[in-house]
Amino acid sequence: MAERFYLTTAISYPNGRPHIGHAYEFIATDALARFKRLDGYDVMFLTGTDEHGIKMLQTARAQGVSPQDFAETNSAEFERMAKALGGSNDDFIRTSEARHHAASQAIWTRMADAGDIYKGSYSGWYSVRDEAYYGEDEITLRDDGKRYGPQGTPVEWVEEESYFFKLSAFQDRLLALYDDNPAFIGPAERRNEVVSFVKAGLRDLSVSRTTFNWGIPVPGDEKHVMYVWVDALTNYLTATGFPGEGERSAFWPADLHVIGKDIVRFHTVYWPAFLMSAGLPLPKRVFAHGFLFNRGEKMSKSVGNVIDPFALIDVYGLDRLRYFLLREVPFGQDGNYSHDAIVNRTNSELANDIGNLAQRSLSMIAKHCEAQVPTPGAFSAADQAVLDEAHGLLIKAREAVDRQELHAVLAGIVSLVSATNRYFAGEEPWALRKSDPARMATVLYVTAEVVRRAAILLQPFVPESASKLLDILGVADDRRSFSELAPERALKPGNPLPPPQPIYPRFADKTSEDGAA
RNA sequence: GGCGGAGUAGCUCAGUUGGUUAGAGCAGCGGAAUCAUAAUCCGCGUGUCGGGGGUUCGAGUCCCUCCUCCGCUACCA
Repeated sequence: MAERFYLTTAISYPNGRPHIGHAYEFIATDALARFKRLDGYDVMFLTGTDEHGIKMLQTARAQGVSPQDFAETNSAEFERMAKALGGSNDDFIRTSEARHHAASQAIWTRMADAGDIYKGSYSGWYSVRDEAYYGEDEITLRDDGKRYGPQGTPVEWVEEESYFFKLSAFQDRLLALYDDNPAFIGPAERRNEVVSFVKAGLRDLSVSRTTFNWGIPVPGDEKHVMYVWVDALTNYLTATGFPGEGERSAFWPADLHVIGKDIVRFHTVYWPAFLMSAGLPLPKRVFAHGFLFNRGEKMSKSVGNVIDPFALIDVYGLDRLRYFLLREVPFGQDGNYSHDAIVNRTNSELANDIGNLAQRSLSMIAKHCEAQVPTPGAFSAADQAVLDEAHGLLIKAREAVDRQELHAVLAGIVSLVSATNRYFAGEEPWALRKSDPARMATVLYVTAEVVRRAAILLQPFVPESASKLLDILGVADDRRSFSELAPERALKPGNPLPPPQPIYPRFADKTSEDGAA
């Protein structure tokens, strides 16, 4: 029975349209999920939307619709984005769903039964926009007679009864967790920040509100709704069927939560504390990615805003976009994107390196080897070297994926393809065609076999085009998992091959010739 | 303010425990080749390795100091 692997994105707050940040996190997590599936794991990949809270309520009101309808409409956009991005998620959770209410109330009850929730009161200057309370000294009174918080957002005096979670009681257990499980937080820089935050001491956490009702009622005290993090974080549990027992129960604890670096604290401090209190197993790892910045360059002539993920797919195509995001930015660090960077990266590596290597070898095979996989002779040292490099890639890729270093996997593939282009040019099969046809067949065989292995490894990142690449290599649908990377599963001489066709065309930039203002 | 990280070729970055003429990719220049998607291959860098000081036979790599940038966090008026 296959080992299980459960991974999640953070759930998105749908009070606006999805943007490139949402797309980035989703694409990366999707690539990880696909990699694990191809590597033989029984994978569950979850994404969704976090629909409660006062901001949703206020935005809905401003638009004159009910929060339910507003959430429905906007969540649908996120789900549409997931599909447009080629998402392989096994579920799409919405926190307004009944199953999630049940799960949230169940974990709340467990935390309350454990004695970690108590009633108190909360008062102070509250900024709706920041979703935060500020101290008296952080507030400034401006000429307009209104008070503003340190972020320059308006604040109002709020005083309410609230339930608190005894976060302060978990300091030692959390520090022990980080200590015993160095891989719990990645990348390492984030881990250090969390540890120093927890070491500085923890305050109890306000976990309910009475000032609005767009949320999940607190069990036994329904004038309260759960506030933000108990509700939001619990989604990961909900999707496994919690609190019931079902087919998916065994997926908990999650193997990996992929999140943005802005919500590290909630996932690595609050969340494990909640779970400890509720007596539930903890996720294995939380990985925080960085942010993407637009260098302010014009993305296209029609400008519009190509930062809309749907528009980016329109302009560049899905796989080009996926490839760029996963290859250009070391996952975990901040990065930049621009039209030039996307075109440059994908033309250079997808079109010139990978696409062209496939085309130059397969078109020779089509013309000179009767459109079937050529029969190789004994391998020379040069043949063996590229084959070995291809073979060694899977192990390196696995190690990189376990650290979420997706860019490193792609760098390895590109490096292999580069070496193979050098090999191809050095062997000169076009010259061998007359001088030594048998040797030509060997060189073409080796090259096609390297392309096959590269294509199999490319699948998680560029699923659609990698699949086409495997099509023109005559690789059957059921021969595309990572177990097929073993040397004994190599291309079979004599196998018929379809006519080759370019898989990765260069991106033709129309911007300049249109000469827009 | 405290803690942490970073400042290396035009751009993005690698540089193990200090040791031969500091590297890669991209961009640029020159050449070869012509199987291929004007793609490929080969060659080409006098870079104050942020500034200054120090340790050492020898420092991008260690110590001190200063400057700049970033992250986390605290606080002040």
